[in-house]
Amino acid sequence: MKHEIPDRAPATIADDLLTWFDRHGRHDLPWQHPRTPYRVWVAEIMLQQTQVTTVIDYFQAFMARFPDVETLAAAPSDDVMAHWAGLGYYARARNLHAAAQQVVGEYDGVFPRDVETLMTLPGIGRSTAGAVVAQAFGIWAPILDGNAKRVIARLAGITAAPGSAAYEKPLWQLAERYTPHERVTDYTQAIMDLGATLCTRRRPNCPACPLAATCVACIDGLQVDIPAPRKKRARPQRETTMLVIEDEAGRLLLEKRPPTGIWGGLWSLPEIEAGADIAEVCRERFGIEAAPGSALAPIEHGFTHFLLTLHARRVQYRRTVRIMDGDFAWYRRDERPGLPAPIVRLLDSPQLKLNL
DNA sequence: AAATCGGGGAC
DNA sequence: GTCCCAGATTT
Repeated sequence: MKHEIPDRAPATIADDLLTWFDRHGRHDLPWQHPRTPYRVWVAEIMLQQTQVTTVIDYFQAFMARFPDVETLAAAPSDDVMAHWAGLGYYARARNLHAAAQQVVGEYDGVFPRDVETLMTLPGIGRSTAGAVVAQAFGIWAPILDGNAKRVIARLAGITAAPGSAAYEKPLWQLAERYTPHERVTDYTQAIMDLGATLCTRRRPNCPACPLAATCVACIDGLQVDIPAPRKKRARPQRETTMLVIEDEAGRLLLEKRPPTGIWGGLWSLPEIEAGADIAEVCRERFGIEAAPGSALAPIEHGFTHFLLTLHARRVQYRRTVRIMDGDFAWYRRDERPGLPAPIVRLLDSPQLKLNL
Protein backbone atom coordinates (compact mmCIF):
# COMPACT_ATOMS: atom_id res chain seq x y z
CA MET A 1 0.00 0.00 0.00
CA LYS A 2 1.50 3.28 -1.08
CA HIS A 3 0.34 6.78 -0.37
CA GLU A 4 0.97 9.61 -2.76
CA ILE A 5 1.94 12.62 -0.70
CA PRO A 6 1.78 15.79 -2.76
CA ASP A 7 4.52 18.26 -1.93
CA ARG A 8 2.75 21.52 -1.19
CA ALA A 9 5.86 23.61 -0.53
CA PRO A 10 5.88 23.38 3.26
CA ALA A 11 7.75 26.62 3.87
CA THR A 12 5.19 28.62 1.93
CA ILE A 13 2.31 26.98 3.78
CA ALA A 14 3.79 27.79 7.17
CA ASP A 15 4.53 31.37 6.12
CA ASP A 16 1.04 31.98 4.77
CA LEU A 17 -0.54 30.38 7.81
CA LEU A 18 1.54 32.44 10.23
CA THR A 19 0.81 35.67 8.40
CA TRP A 20 -2.90 34.88 8.64
CA PHE A 21 -2.51 33.92 12.31
CA ASP A 22 -0.93 37.23 13.24
CA ARG A 23 -4.07 39.04 12.08
CA HIS A 24 -6.88 36.55 12.60
CA GLY A 25 -5.70 33.90 15.07
CA ARG A 26 -6.72 33.51 18.70
CA HIS A 27 -4.17 35.25 20.88
CA ASP A 28 -5.95 35.63 24.19
CA LEU A 29 -7.03 32.19 25.28
CA PRO A 30 -6.63 31.78 29.07
CA TRP A 31 -3.92 29.12 28.79
CA GLN A 32 -1.82 31.42 26.64
CA HIS A 33 -1.32 33.91 29.47
CA PRO A 34 0.77 32.81 31.17
CA ARG A 35 1.71 29.92 28.92
CA THR A 36 3.27 27.52 31.40
CA PRO A 37 3.70 23.78 30.76
CA TYR A 38 1.20 22.98 33.50
CA ARG A 39 -1.47 25.29 32.11
CA VAL A 40 -0.91 24.17 28.53
CA TRP A 41 -1.14 20.54 29.61
CA VAL A 42 -4.36 20.96 31.60
CA ALA A 43 -5.90 22.92 28.74
CA GLU A 44 -4.91 20.29 26.20
CA ILE A 45 -6.51 17.54 28.26
CA MET A 46 -9.69 19.54 28.72
CA LEU A 47 -9.76 20.30 25.02
CA GLN A 48 -9.76 16.65 24.05
CA GLN A 49 -13.16 16.16 22.46
CA THR A 50 -14.40 19.37 24.06
CA GLN A 51 -14.82 22.75 22.42
CA VAL A 52 -12.95 25.89 23.45
CA THR A 53 -16.04 27.80 24.56
CA THR A 54 -16.99 24.99 26.93
CA VAL A 55 -13.49 24.58 28.32
CA ILE A 56 -12.72 28.20 29.23
CA ASP A 57 -14.84 28.43 32.40
CA TYR A 58 -13.73 25.01 33.61
CA PHE A 59 -10.11 25.95 33.00
CA GLN A 60 -10.36 29.16 35.02
CA ALA A 61 -12.01 27.40 37.96
CA PHE A 62 -9.51 24.56 37.78
CA MET A 63 -6.56 26.93 37.85
CA ALA A 64 -8.02 28.85 40.76
CA ARG A 65 -8.27 25.66 42.78
CA PHE A 66 -5.16 23.85 41.45
CA PRO A 67 -2.70 26.61 40.49
CA ASP A 68 0.27 24.29 39.97
CA VAL A 69 1.13 20.64 39.44
CA GLU A 70 2.08 20.14 43.10
CA THR A 71 -1.30 21.37 44.29
CA LEU A 72 -3.05 19.10 41.82
CA ALA A 73 -0.95 16.09 42.75
CA ALA A 74 -1.68 16.58 46.45
CA ALA A 75 -5.41 17.22 46.03
CA PRO A 76 -8.05 14.64 46.97
CA SER A 77 -9.43 12.70 44.03
CA ASP A 78 -12.98 13.81 44.81
CA ASP A 79 -11.92 17.42 44.58
CA VAL A 80 -10.41 16.89 41.13
CA MET A 81 -13.46 14.98 39.92
CA ALA A 82 -15.79 17.68 41.24
CA HIS A 83 -13.98 20.27 39.12
CA TRP A 84 -14.40 18.01 36.09
CA ALA A 85 -18.09 17.30 36.65
CA GLY A 86 -20.05 18.34 33.56
CA LEU A 87 -17.06 18.18 31.20
CA GLY A 88 -17.49 14.51 30.40
CA TYR A 89 -14.90 11.84 29.59
CA TYR A 90 -14.06 11.49 33.26
CA ALA A 91 -11.12 9.17 32.61
CA ARG A 92 -9.37 12.38 31.55
CA ALA A 93 -9.64 13.72 35.10
CA ARG A 94 -8.37 10.54 36.70
CA ASN A 95 -5.49 10.37 34.23
CA LEU A 96 -4.73 14.05 34.79
CA HIS A 97 -4.53 13.52 38.54
CA ALA A 98 -2.34 10.41 38.17
CA ALA A 99 -0.08 12.18 35.68
CA ALA A 100 0.34 15.12 38.05
CA GLN A 101 1.46 12.75 40.78
CA GLN A 102 3.84 11.14 38.32
CA VAL A 103 5.34 14.48 37.29
CA VAL A 104 5.86 15.43 40.93
CA GLY A 105 7.07 12.00 42.03
CA GLU A 106 9.28 11.05 39.11
CA TYR A 107 10.28 14.38 37.60
CA ASP A 108 10.44 16.58 40.68
CA GLY A 109 7.50 18.62 39.42
CA VAL A 110 9.23 19.55 36.15
CA PHE A 111 7.47 18.56 32.94
CA PRO A 112 9.46 16.41 30.49
CA ARG A 113 10.36 18.36 27.36
CA ASP A 114 10.12 15.58 24.78
CA VAL A 115 7.22 13.81 23.10
CA GLU A 116 8.39 10.30 23.95
CA THR A 117 8.55 10.89 27.68
CA LEU A 118 5.35 12.91 27.80
CA MET A 119 3.52 10.05 26.09
CA THR A 120 4.34 7.77 29.02
CA LEU A 121 2.08 9.95 31.19
CA PRO A 122 -1.51 8.70 31.40
CA GLY A 123 -3.91 10.58 29.14
CA ILE A 124 -1.20 11.99 26.89
CA GLY A 125 -1.06 10.61 23.37
CA ARG A 126 1.03 11.70 20.45
CA SER A 127 -0.94 14.81 19.56
CA THR A 128 -1.27 16.12 23.10
CA ALA A 129 2.42 15.48 23.73
CA GLY A 130 3.25 17.40 20.56
CA ALA A 131 1.04 20.28 21.62
CA VAL A 132 2.71 20.55 25.02
CA VAL A 133 6.20 20.39 23.52
CA ALA A 134 5.43 22.97 20.84
CA GLN A 135 3.28 25.34 22.89
CA ALA A 136 4.90 25.17 26.30
CA PHE A 137 8.53 24.82 25.28
CA GLY A 138 8.65 26.17 21.74
CA ILE A 139 10.40 22.98 20.68
CA TRP A 140 9.61 21.50 17.27
CA ALA A 141 6.89 18.86 17.37
CA PRO A 142 3.94 18.12 15.10
CA ILE A 143 0.38 18.06 16.40
CA LEU A 144 -2.57 16.33 14.81
CA ASP A 145 -5.81 17.20 16.53
CA GLY A 146 -9.18 17.22 14.82
CA ASN A 147 -8.62 20.66 13.35
CA ALA A 148 -5.17 19.93 11.97
CA LYS A 149 -6.42 16.67 10.51
CA ARG A 150 -9.21 18.39 8.63
CA VAL A 151 -6.98 21.19 7.36
CA ILE A 152 -4.24 18.87 6.15
CA ALA A 153 -6.61 16.30 4.69
CA ARG A 154 -8.26 18.99 2.59
CA LEU A 155 -4.98 20.61 1.69
CA ALA A 156 -3.56 17.33 0.40
CA GLY A 157 -6.83 15.89 -0.87
CA ILE A 158 -6.83 12.82 1.32
CA THR A 159 -10.18 11.14 0.81
CA ALA A 160 -9.61 7.95 2.83
CA ALA A 161 -11.96 7.23 5.71
CA PRO A 162 -11.06 8.84 9.03
CA GLY A 163 -9.69 6.23 11.41
CA SER A 164 -8.14 4.16 8.65
CA ALA A 165 -4.41 3.83 8.25
CA ALA A 166 -4.72 5.31 4.77
CA TYR A 167 -5.96 8.47 6.47
CA GLU A 168 -3.89 8.65 9.65
CA LYS A 169 -0.46 7.73 8.27
CA PRO A 170 -0.19 10.36 5.55
CA LEU A 171 -1.63 12.98 7.88
CA TRP A 172 1.11 12.47 10.44
CA GLN A 173 3.68 12.48 7.68
CA LEU A 174 2.37 15.76 6.32
CA ALA A 175 1.98 17.24 9.80
CA GLU A 176 5.69 16.68 10.29
CA ARG A 177 6.55 18.11 6.91
CA TYR A 178 4.49 21.27 7.29
CA THR A 179 5.51 22.08 10.86
CA PRO A 180 8.22 24.76 10.64
CA HIS A 181 11.23 25.04 12.89
CA GLU A 182 10.67 28.74 13.35
CA ARG A 183 7.66 29.94 15.37
CA VAL A 184 6.47 26.40 16.08
CA THR A 185 4.33 27.63 18.99
CA ASP A 186 2.41 30.03 16.78
CA TYR A 187 2.22 27.53 13.93
CA THR A 188 0.51 24.85 16.00
CA GLN A 189 -1.95 27.43 17.32
CA ALA A 190 -2.44 28.76 13.81
CA ILE A 191 -3.40 25.46 12.20
CA MET A 192 -5.88 24.78 14.99
CA ASP A 193 -7.34 28.26 14.70
CA LEU A 194 -7.69 27.90 10.94
CA GLY A 195 -9.55 24.63 11.39
CA ALA A 196 -11.76 26.02 14.14
CA THR A 197 -12.70 29.29 12.46
CA LEU A 198 -12.28 28.97 8.66
CA CYS A 199 -11.72 25.37 7.64
CA THR A 200 -14.77 24.12 9.53
CA ARG A 201 -16.42 20.76 9.06
CA ARG A 202 -19.32 22.23 7.15
CA ARG A 203 -19.23 25.23 4.85
CA PRO A 204 -15.57 26.20 5.12
CA ASN A 205 -14.82 29.83 4.34
CA CYS A 206 -12.41 29.15 1.50
CA PRO A 207 -12.43 32.70 0.08
CA ALA A 208 -10.85 33.91 3.33
CA CYS A 209 -8.36 31.06 3.58
CA PRO A 210 -4.65 31.84 3.17
CA LEU A 211 -4.04 28.33 1.83
CA ALA A 212 -6.86 28.18 -0.72
CA ALA A 213 -4.61 28.61 -3.75
CA THR A 214 -2.82 25.30 -3.15
CA CYS A 215 -5.62 23.39 -1.40
CA VAL A 216 -6.69 20.28 -3.31
CA ALA A 217 -10.14 20.21 -1.72
CA CYS A 218 -10.77 23.85 -2.55
CA ILE A 219 -9.46 23.61 -6.10
CA ASP A 220 -11.40 20.42 -6.83
CA GLY A 221 -14.50 21.35 -4.84
CA LEU A 222 -14.10 18.43 -2.44
CA GLN A 223 -14.73 20.34 0.79
CA VAL A 224 -17.86 18.34 1.63
CA ASP A 225 -16.15 15.03 0.84
CA ILE A 226 -13.10 15.62 3.05
CA PRO A 227 -13.00 14.44 5.71
CA ALA A 228 -15.26 11.58 4.59
CA PRO A 229 -18.41 11.55 6.75
CA ARG A 230 -18.72 8.79 9.30
CA LYS A 231 -21.21 6.04 8.97
CA LYS A 232 -24.19 6.68 11.15
CA ARG A 233 -25.16 4.03 13.59
CA ALA A 234 -28.41 3.48 15.42
CA ARG A 235 -28.19 4.38 19.07
CA PRO A 236 -29.45 1.62 21.36
CA GLN A 237 -31.88 2.44 24.14
CA ARG A 238 -30.88 1.62 27.70
CA GLU A 239 -32.69 1.99 30.99
CA THR A 240 -31.51 2.31 34.54
CA THR A 241 -32.98 2.81 37.99
CA MET A 242 -31.56 5.04 40.71
CA LEU A 243 -32.60 5.76 44.25
CA VAL A 244 -33.32 9.08 45.92
CA ILE A 245 -32.81 8.53 49.63
CA GLU A 246 -32.63 11.24 52.26
CA ASP A 247 -32.02 10.63 55.94
CA GLU A 248 -33.72 12.24 58.93
CA ALA A 249 -31.42 15.24 58.63
CA GLY A 250 -32.37 15.79 55.00
CA ARG A 251 -29.04 14.55 53.69
CA LEU A 252 -28.87 12.72 50.38
CA LEU A 253 -27.30 9.30 49.92
CA LEU A 254 -24.79 9.32 47.10
CA GLU A 255 -22.54 6.58 45.79
CA LYS A 256 -19.22 6.76 43.99
CA ARG A 257 -19.39 5.03 40.64
CA PRO A 258 -16.74 2.51 39.57
CA PRO A 259 -13.72 4.03 37.80
CA THR A 260 -14.63 2.67 34.38
CA GLY A 261 -17.87 2.92 32.46
CA ILE A 262 -20.38 5.73 32.23
CA TRP A 263 -19.66 8.58 34.66
CA GLY A 264 -16.65 6.61 35.90
CA GLY A 265 -15.35 7.81 39.25
CA LEU A 266 -18.10 10.37 39.65
CA TRP A 267 -20.48 10.53 42.59
CA SER A 268 -24.09 9.83 41.66
CA LEU A 269 -27.37 8.49 42.95
CA PRO A 270 -27.13 4.79 43.87
CA GLU A 271 -27.92 2.65 40.85
CA ILE A 272 -29.78 -0.63 41.20
CA GLU A 273 -30.68 -3.39 38.82
CA ALA A 274 -34.11 -3.29 37.27
CA GLY A 275 -36.53 -5.21 39.42
CA ALA A 276 -34.22 -5.43 42.41
CA ASP A 277 -35.73 -5.53 45.88
CA ILE A 278 -35.18 -1.96 47.04
CA ALA A 279 -35.55 -2.62 50.75
CA GLU A 280 -33.10 -5.49 50.49
CA VAL A 281 -30.57 -3.41 48.55
CA CYS A 282 -30.79 -0.66 51.16
CA ARG A 283 -30.19 -3.12 53.95
CA GLU A 284 -27.39 -5.08 52.29
CA ARG A 285 -25.53 -2.29 50.57
CA PHE A 286 -26.12 0.70 52.82
CA GLY A 287 -27.07 -0.81 56.16
CA ILE A 288 -30.30 1.14 56.39
CA GLU A 289 -33.89 0.18 56.91
CA ALA A 290 -35.93 1.81 54.17
CA ALA A 291 -39.11 1.38 52.16
CA PRO A 292 -39.68 2.02 48.45
CA GLY A 293 -41.53 5.25 47.71
CA SER A 294 -43.00 6.85 44.63
CA ALA A 295 -41.43 6.79 41.19
CA LEU A 296 -40.32 10.13 39.79
CA ALA A 297 -40.86 11.22 36.22
CA PRO A 298 -38.27 9.47 34.01
CA ILE A 299 -35.31 11.53 32.81
CA GLU A 300 -34.17 11.09 29.21
CA HIS A 301 -30.50 11.61 28.47
CA GLY A 302 -28.78 11.28 25.13
CA PHE A 303 -25.21 10.00 25.03
CA THR A 304 -23.18 9.77 21.87
CA HIS A 305 -23.59 6.01 21.66
CA PHE A 306 -26.93 5.31 23.30
CA LEU A 307 -30.04 6.84 24.79
CA LEU A 308 -30.61 6.46 28.50
CA THR A 309 -33.91 6.51 30.33
CA LEU A 310 -33.33 7.15 34.00
CA HIS A 311 -36.00 5.94 36.39
CA ALA A 312 -35.55 7.57 39.77
CA ARG A 313 -37.31 6.07 42.73
CA ARG A 314 -37.93 7.77 46.04
CA VAL A 315 -37.05 5.74 49.09
CA GLN A 316 -38.40 6.34 52.57
CA TYR A 317 -35.55 6.24 55.07
CA ARG A 318 -36.34 4.74 58.50
CA ARG A 319 -33.13 4.24 60.37
CA THR A 320 -29.58 3.06 60.10
CA VAL A 321 -29.25 -0.55 61.10
CA ARG A 322 -25.56 -1.11 60.59
CA ILE A 323 -22.52 0.97 59.67
CA MET A 324 -21.41 -0.33 56.29
CA ASP A 325 -18.16 0.04 54.44
CA GLY A 326 -18.54 1.19 50.87
CA ASP A 327 -18.19 3.99 48.38
CA PHE A 328 -21.24 5.85 49.55
CA ALA A 329 -21.86 8.84 51.79
CA TRP A 330 -24.56 11.22 52.99
CA TYR A 331 -24.33 14.65 51.46
CA ARG A 332 -26.02 17.84 52.49
CA ARG A 333 -27.67 19.88 49.77
CA ASP A 334 -25.09 22.62 50.04
CA GLU A 335 -22.07 20.34 49.92
CA ARG A 336 -22.84 18.23 46.91
CA PRO A 337 -19.85 16.76 45.10
CA GLY A 338 -19.62 16.93 41.32
CA LEU A 339 -22.53 15.02 39.85
CA PRO A 340 -23.44 13.98 36.30
CA ALA A 341 -25.47 16.61 34.48
CA PRO A 342 -28.71 14.58 34.27
CA ILE A 343 -28.55 13.86 38.00
CA VAL A 344 -28.17 17.56 38.74
CA ARG A 345 -31.17 18.25 36.56
CA LEU A 346 -33.17 15.63 38.39
CA LEU A 347 -32.22 16.88 41.85
CA ASP A 348 -32.93 20.47 40.89
CA SER A 349 -36.21 19.63 39.19
CA PRO A 350 -39.40 21.05 40.73
CA GLN A 351 -40.62 17.60 41.76
CA LEU A 352 -37.66 17.19 44.11
CA LYS A 353 -36.79 20.77 44.92
CA LEU A 354 -39.82 21.04 47.20
CA ASN A 355 -38.78 18.28 49.56
CA LEU A 356 -35.05 17.95 49.21
C1' DA B 1 -9.77 -1.57 13.10
C1' DA B 2 -13.39 -0.81 16.12
C1' DA B 3 -15.45 0.28 20.52
C1' DT B 4 -15.54 3.08 24.60
C1' DC B 5 -16.15 7.30 26.92
C1' DG B 6 -20.09 12.50 27.50
C1' DG B 7 -21.35 16.90 27.41
C1' DG B 8 -22.53 20.91 24.88
C1' DG B 9 -22.07 24.03 20.86
C1' DA B 10 -23.58 24.72 16.25
C1' DC B 11 -26.79 24.06 12.82
C1' DG C 1 -33.46 16.43 16.13
C1' DT C 2 -28.02 15.48 14.03
C1' DC C 3 -23.14 16.04 13.85
C1' DC C 4 -18.93 16.50 15.90
C1' DC C 5 -15.38 18.58 18.74
C1' DA C 6 -7.47 20.85 20.85
C1' DG C 7 -8.17 12.09 21.53
C1' DA C 8 -6.53 8.39 24.44
C1' DT C 9 -7.11 3.82 25.72
C1' DT C 10 -8.69 -0.78 25.49
C1' DT C 11 -10.04 -4.78 23.00
